[in-house]
Amino acid sequence: MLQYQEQAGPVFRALADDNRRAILARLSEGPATVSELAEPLTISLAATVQHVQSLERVGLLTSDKEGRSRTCRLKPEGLVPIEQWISENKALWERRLDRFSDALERAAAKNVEGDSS
Amino acid sequence: MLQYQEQAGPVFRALADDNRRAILARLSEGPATVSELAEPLTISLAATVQHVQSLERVGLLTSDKEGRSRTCRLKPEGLVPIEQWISENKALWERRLDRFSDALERAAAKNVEGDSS
DNA sequence: GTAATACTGAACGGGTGACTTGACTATTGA
DNA sequence: TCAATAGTCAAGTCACCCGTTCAGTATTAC
Repeated sequence: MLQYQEQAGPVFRALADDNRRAILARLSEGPATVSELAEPLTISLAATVQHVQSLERVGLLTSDKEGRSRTCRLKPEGLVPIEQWISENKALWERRLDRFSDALERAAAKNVEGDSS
Repeated sequence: MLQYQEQAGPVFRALADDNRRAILARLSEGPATVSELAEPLTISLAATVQHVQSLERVGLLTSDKEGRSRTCRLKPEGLVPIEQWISENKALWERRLDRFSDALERAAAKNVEGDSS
């Protein structure tokens, strides 16, 4: 149930690129062909194909050829690895902050060997 | 409220690296010095410093010098940009899937302009 | 003071990722 | 059939990222 997290790295990397996030944003309005995805971007069609392929590799979209064009669709499950990573970590991080600021906590640890003020 | 999303790219990029995620994981157990962060990693101390700096640039941790060592702490707010991006997109993506499969939807769109075969 | 520790900065090298161009295939429309 | 469309593949370029080493600074220990 947690092992999806192992794939978080590649998904984070895929989402780090502006054009790829733009492609996903466009697809959130509905399926689109590669040409339609490329149209608003400032890059070539070939470059767009490469982005589509990399998004497909990490599971963020699927595509299939219909005639001479390829239709792409979002794959929401692709977000699972990073959702898990975030929820897992956020919980841990905030638990730490809840029992006082880390700064105080650390200072306290130092003063243990000393004594109280 | 949503403008944090503009910083999602750099945060995604920061989280794409294994060593940087390892550093954050270590920090989720409590503050640590740069040396302590470097210890379990297979890279040099200098490389670790660079990772710490890049994590600090995107707001995922803070650090301050105490004597000759630098203590690092998590900064949970750093996750906000990508949390927003994810929640925003996940909602859109699934809304699409809810009202029928995208494939059917697309087929329907085609038949509107064309008419029946 | 001297030496060890803990970083910091700069310079450099290898590898990868993003993009281009150009040649090619498959499909579709006239 | 011919031409345009839509995508794919293969190089190749360029920049950036990750890591290194080495020299330098500041702090701490002896």
